[in-house]
Amino acid sequence: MNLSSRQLRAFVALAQEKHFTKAAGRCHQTQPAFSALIRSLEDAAGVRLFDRTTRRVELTPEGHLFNESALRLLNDLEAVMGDIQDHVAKRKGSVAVAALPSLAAGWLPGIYARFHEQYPGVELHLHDALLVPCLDMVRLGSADIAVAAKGSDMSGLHTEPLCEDYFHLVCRDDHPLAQRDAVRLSELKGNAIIQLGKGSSIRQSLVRNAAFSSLDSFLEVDHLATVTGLVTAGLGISLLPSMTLFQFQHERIKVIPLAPRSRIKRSLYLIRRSDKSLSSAGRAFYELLLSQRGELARRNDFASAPGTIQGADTFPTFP
Amino acid sequence: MNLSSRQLRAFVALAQEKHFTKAAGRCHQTQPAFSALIRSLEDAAGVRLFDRTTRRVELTPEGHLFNESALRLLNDLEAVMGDIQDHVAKRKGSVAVAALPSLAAGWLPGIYARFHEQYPGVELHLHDALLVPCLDMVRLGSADIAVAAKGSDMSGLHTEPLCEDYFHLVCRDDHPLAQRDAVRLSELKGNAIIQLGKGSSIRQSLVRNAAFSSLDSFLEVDHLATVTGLVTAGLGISLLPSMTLFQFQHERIKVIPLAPRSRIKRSLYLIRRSDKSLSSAGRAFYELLLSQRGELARRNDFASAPGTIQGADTFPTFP
DNA sequence: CACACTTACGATATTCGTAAGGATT
DNA sequence: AATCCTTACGAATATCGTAAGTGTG
Repeated sequence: MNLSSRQLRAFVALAQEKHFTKAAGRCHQTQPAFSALIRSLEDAAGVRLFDRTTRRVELTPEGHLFNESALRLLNDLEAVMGDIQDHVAKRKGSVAVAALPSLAAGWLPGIYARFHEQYPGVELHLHDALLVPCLDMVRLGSADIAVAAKGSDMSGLHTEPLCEDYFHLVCRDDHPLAQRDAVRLSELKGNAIIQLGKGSSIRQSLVRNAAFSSLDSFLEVDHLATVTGLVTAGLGISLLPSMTLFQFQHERIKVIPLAPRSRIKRSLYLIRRSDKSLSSAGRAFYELLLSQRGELARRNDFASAPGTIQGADTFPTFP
Repeated sequence: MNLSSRQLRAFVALAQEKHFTKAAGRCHQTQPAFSALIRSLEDAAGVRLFDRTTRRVELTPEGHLFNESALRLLNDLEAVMGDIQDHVAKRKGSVAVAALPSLAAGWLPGIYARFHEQYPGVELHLHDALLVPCLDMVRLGSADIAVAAKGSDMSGLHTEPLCEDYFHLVCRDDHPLAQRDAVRLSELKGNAIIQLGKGSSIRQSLVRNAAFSSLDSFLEVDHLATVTGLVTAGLGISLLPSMTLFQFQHERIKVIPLAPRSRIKRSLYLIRRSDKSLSSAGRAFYELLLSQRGELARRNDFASAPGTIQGADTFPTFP
């Protein structure tokens, strides 16, 4: 047994209009086609639903019975379809992103603001987490997208290159190298290096670099804000990728790019599950992130020039 | 936008099986036809509802959303259709009959018992009322069928002859005519006639008869049971149609048919609204009543022979 | 290479709209 | 005579099943 929503709509129209020709018009059909539609519904039900006396159309007892439910069924159906369409049109939905702390604090808020402005109905979730938790969240489904580096195990995940994040020297203005335009890694020998914890993707990018491993590190902290404090206090220097530099806009702190030969970078990716497609809102967010790739590269260049570092405050903020 | 229940069923099947070929089999279709059905649903929704990776079928986020409602929608729809079919099959429903008091007490209970045995799910209502209220109830819709005589205004009502109800003399065993096989109306002259009230169809059938109007009536009562008492007390005689005679099975009361030349009858009809069709259960009841026409005629004959009057107790009674 | 979904395509069913028919007021 | 629903029928559309195509493990 089959039954179409058009039959339901035809029934409801006729039950209200009590007039085949008018109801047919409301359904954008000719009257005979409409008549056949009603008959097909009656055949499916196994009873006449309307008494037609050429001059008057009335519901039969079974028609009344059906009428009590038909409108509800139709509204239910249209509510469900409408809900889907709302999600497709991104008037509803939710996107959860897991991002490395540096990105969550620096770059993403602006993206969020832009996305929220365009799709105010979409709920947004932002989890800042270290690399491994980021990947785990995507794998478990508690995040749709991760913005992070690559981990050791990328199985089941789809990665798409986002940008390269170049490391810079961060030191106090009275440091011997503070006035340089660029420094080589070898020049840092003997300096106390302030490092991030082992879970950090920044730390992991650094240890993969042979030249760096020859340097001394004596301090290990968990958060970038702590690095700011330590450097300002003159306890040491640090090497940090450009995406973090917006946090170091302190008058006594200098940021100096590494010389081309000494360049260290970490590669950042958009990461999602390879076996699960994104929701409409998720896909939109993903593509918004991708569309920012070019701008991100420019942003990194600017970061190299002292005084023109762009931070979160250059983007509109959440209300 | 159109959407069929078959699409819903296909979706639900695929969401559960997660396998096109199996789900197609469950829907009694070939796999390509099933595939097209799913695609048509996705086109209607405007999104992919399933991720098909050749080796695994999974719901997309929008598919999950739809899945939460699809089963409910389908069950709702099938419940409504099932309800209709229950009514068509007379597993559910209700019939309200308005009948003259004599019929409501005498003949109908047996019909009700038979109907209830065959269709135990159908609710039955029986209103005993005088002629005019009977017709009014049908007109107003509070009764589906009336079993009654014709009233003065039959507009909007459809009538179908049911039976002729012949009048008999009812008197006490010591009445001069008590031992006769038949009596003529003229022989009743001078007797005190016990009458029913003006609203009664029995009274109305009598007053239309010229021969009767020449007789004296001095007592008017509302209920047949009262007539029994009055006749037994020797206060008078009465003329009553055969359908009422089951109430006069008293050892001192004699029932005597009128002679052919003096025959008075009232015609009884099945009455329903002419502009409104009956429900399935109502139609079944109506036809059960009609099918009893022949038996009713026989019943009237028996009633004429003293000692073989059939009353309600010859039919099965309600549990 | 075997399994599983998609595409291609001819055949069948449905549905549509126009035109004619029948019934009621 | 006018209105309104039904029937008739050829045309357009949709759906189906078979068979070939594609892609993945």
